Amino acid sequence: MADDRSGYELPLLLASAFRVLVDELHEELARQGHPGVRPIHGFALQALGPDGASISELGRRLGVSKQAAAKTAVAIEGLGYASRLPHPLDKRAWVLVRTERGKEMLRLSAAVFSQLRQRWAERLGADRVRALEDDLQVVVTVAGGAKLGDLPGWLH
Amino acid sequence: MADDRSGYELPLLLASAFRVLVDELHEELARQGHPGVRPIHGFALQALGPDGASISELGRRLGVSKQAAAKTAVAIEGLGYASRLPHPLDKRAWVLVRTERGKEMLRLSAAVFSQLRQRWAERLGADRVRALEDDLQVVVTVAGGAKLGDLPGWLH
DNA sequence: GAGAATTCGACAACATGGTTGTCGATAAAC
DNA sequence: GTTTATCGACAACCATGTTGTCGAATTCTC
Repeated sequence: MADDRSGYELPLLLASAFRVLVDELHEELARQGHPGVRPIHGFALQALGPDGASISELGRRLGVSKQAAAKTAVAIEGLGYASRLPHPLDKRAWVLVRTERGKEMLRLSAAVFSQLRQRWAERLGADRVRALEDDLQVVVTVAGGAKLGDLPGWLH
Repeated sequence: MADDRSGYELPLLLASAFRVLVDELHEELARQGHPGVRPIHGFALQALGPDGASISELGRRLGVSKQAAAKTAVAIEGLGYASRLPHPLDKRAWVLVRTERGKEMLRLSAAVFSQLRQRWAERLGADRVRALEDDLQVVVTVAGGAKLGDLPGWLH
């Protein structure tokens, strides 16, 4: 078990572990009153930040075109997680801001992720989880930082 | 740095690390004579196994419809990584098998992944990489095994 | 200030990669 | 042997991204 593994396993393990976390998050969200959320929604909601952002700005933050961002905006508005306000200075633009329900969903997501991390710590040991995070942080940083560019694409 | 992290970081680190590995693999593949390969192609080629498989069987192994599998089959045939032979017993079906070039690409991929893993080991320590793999293996197994179901979907 | 260049977000057209449904041909089950 | 299931192709559709264009509004430059 601790012996040398094929190089193939590492990427599969990383992808599977990611899937596990995201799937468990969304199962729990669905259970707690947020059944329609897709990963991209939470991602976009986080990108809005506490102060909101214009559609174009959201697109830039997510690394997609403003047209794609506009569609995501419609989706999270429809679910009640964000709402569109007239921009106070720029009459062309909107400001997309988190609603109370949106903030609630982010809080819940954070809580669930913490819980899941806690479960990992109980099974693996808190030090091992920290080591895992630190090690991944190192290799990701060395490779030029988090490549979240088209993560949205993966997340549907 | 070793202090407690938010639960949010773990999934982002996993996804980023996966992206890093896959991107570096494909950069190297492109450099070594395989410029057109997409992650899904290697994945499908592996799914074929040494003995090949029918289109429908490939779809089942990849967790997609046979129509989607047929498209992938056309793609990897076009790139010269697989070829379609009449099924020896079933006149309805084809057997899709790896070509020499396909096998060569898989060998190269395995070599590159091993190299990348080696680089991680040099930076983090071989024991840490093994620990990382073992730990991920545990959490993935506990959660019901590798969820590669729609990994193909992510991989374009 | 006035005019030019840019940026906002909507709309249309298209690309890609998946889906389901149908179909003729062939196998397999009864 | 007749019925049922499976093979792979084709068509239609859906979802999610893209680029290009447009009118309106802002910002830059002189």
